[in-house]
Amino acid sequence: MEGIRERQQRILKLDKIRQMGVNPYPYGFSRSHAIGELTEKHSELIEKEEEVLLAGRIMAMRGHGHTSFGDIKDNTGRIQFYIKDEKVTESDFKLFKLLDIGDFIGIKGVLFKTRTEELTVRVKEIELLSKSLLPLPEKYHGLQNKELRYRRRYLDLIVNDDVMDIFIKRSQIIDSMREYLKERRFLEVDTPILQSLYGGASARPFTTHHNSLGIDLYLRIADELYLKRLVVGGMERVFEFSRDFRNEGMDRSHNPEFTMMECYAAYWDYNDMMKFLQDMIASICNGLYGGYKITYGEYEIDLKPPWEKKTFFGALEEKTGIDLKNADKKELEKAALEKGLALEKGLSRGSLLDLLFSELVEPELIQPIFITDHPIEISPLAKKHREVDGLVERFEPYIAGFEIANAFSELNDPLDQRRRFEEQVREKEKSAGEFHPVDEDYIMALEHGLPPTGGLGVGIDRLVMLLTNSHSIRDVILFPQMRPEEGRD
RNA sequence: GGGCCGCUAGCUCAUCAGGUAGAGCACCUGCCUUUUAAGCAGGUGGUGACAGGUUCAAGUCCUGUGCGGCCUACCA
Repeated sequence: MEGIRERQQRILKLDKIRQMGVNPYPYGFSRSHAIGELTEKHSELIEKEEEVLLAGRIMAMRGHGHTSFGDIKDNTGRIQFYIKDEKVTESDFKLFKLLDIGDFIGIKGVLFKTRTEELTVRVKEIELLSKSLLPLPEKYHGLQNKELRYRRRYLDLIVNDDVMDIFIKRSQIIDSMREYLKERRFLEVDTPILQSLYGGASARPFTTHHNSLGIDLYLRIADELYLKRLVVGGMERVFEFSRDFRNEGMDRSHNPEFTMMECYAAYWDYNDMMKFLQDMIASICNGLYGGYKITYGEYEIDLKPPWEKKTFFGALEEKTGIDLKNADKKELEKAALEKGLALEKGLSRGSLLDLLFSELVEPELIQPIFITDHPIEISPLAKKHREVDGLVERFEPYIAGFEIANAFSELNDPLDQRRRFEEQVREKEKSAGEFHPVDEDYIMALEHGLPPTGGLGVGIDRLVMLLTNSHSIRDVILFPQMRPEEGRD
C-alpha cells in the first residue's frame, strides 16, 4: 500500500484531533466568499477589514515557528493564509499543527497584503473540515504518470489545473450546444441505451443479458433510429446527448464509450443542417473564447462561417486527377495502387472509395470543410441525391483532420430503406460473416410516414478535443477505459 | 494486430562497464514571527511491476507475464 507510513502518521494525528474533542469530519461550513471572488473585491475588503469565511483544500504549508503560511484552494482559486499563534486560540493553533497538506479546512479571517503584495488571509479561527490520510502528489511537478492520471483522475484534477480547465470547458461546450438547440425549439429526449436490436451505425456492439426477460440486449451504438421514430411520432425537432458504446479498438480518438449529440429536424434537408452545424460550432467557440480562431497542435484554425464545401468525388478528383464517380471496382483498385495504397483483396466498391478518401483526402482537411454527396454504398440511411445518381445527400465536416460530425437528408422512403438495409446485410454477411438482421420495426415506423428530415450526429469528445487543443480522447473523458490494474485471469 | 519505449520511496526523477539503491518534494524531530518550489540541522521510508534464467554477485544482462505510453494498422 502506498504512503503507508505517512498514512499511519496521519491516523495518529486524527486520534489527537479527536482527543481534543474536534470532529475531523464535520457536516458543513458556511462560506462568505469563494476564493476567486476575493481577487476582485479585495481592496474593499481590506479597507473595511471585513471578515471572510473561506473553505478549501490545503495545497502547501510553510511553517516558521510561531507563524505559518499556507495555501488553500477551492474550485475558484487559490489563496495564501497566514496564521500566528498569538492571534488564534491555543486550541486552534494546536489543531493547526495537526493539519496536513491535502486536508480541507475552513478559516475565518481578514485580508491583508504581505510585503511582496500577495493577497493573504490572516487567520482568526480555523476549522478542520475533512482530514486526508494519503499524501498528494509532489507540489512542483504534479502528477505526470499518465496511467495514474487516468486511473486516479481525482488526483489529476487536484494537482493539474489545466486538466480541470479542460473538463470545465467540456461542460461549457455541452451546455452551450444544449442551449443552442433549445433556443431553436429542439426537444431533448431520452431513448433506450439497452436495445434489442442495434443500428444507426456500423460497429460491433457490447452484448448484455436481461434475466427476467431471458433475452440478450445490446448497448446502443447510436440512437439514430429511435430519434427518427420520434420524428415519425410528431416530435418535429429532437435531440439527445447519447452515450454510445462500440466494441472496437481503442486509440487516440476512440474510447469504447463516447458521447454523440444527435439531432433531427423535420422539413430540413442537409443544406439546412450544414448551415445549422457551422453556425452552432462557431457560436460555441465564440462563447468559449470570444472569437473564431483556435489553435490545434501546429495548426491555426478559423471556425468563422461560412466553411468551405467540396463534394466527396470532387475532393478525390483533386487528389487522383480522375473523376471516380462512375468508376467500377477495377478502376478504383487501379487508382489506389497508383497512389501506393495497400489493398486487401475483395474490397467492395464502397470500401475502396472509403479507403481512397481517408488515405488521400482526409489528412489534408485542416481548415473547416464540408465534404458532401457521398457514394450511396457507404450511406445506407441517407436519402438519394436529388440530382446525381449513385450519390446521397450527406455531409461530413472535417476540422484539423478530424471528422467531427455526420449528417444527411434522412432517407424516408420505406421501400428504398428496406432495399438498402438488405444490401447492407448481404455485404456484411459476405465480408464479415456476421448476422445482421433488418430492423423491421424501424421500417414499419417509416411506413407510417417520416416527413422530410435533416439529421446530424456530432462527436462530442472529438469536438472537445478540437476546442481544448487535446490530442487524445483520454484527455477529454474523465474516466477513460483502462484495463484493471490487477491484470486478468 | 505490429513496432519502439517505460515500470526504482507517496510523487518527480537519478543510479556511466553487473558489486547489495540515491536526490528533491512529501513525512518525522529540532530551530525559525512576512514566507511562497521558504530556509537550516538531523531522521524515517524501497521484496527496484511480477515470475523465471545466466552469474560468485542482477534494479542493471536474457526470457516470459502484467500494466501503461508513443507510433502504426484496423474500425463509417
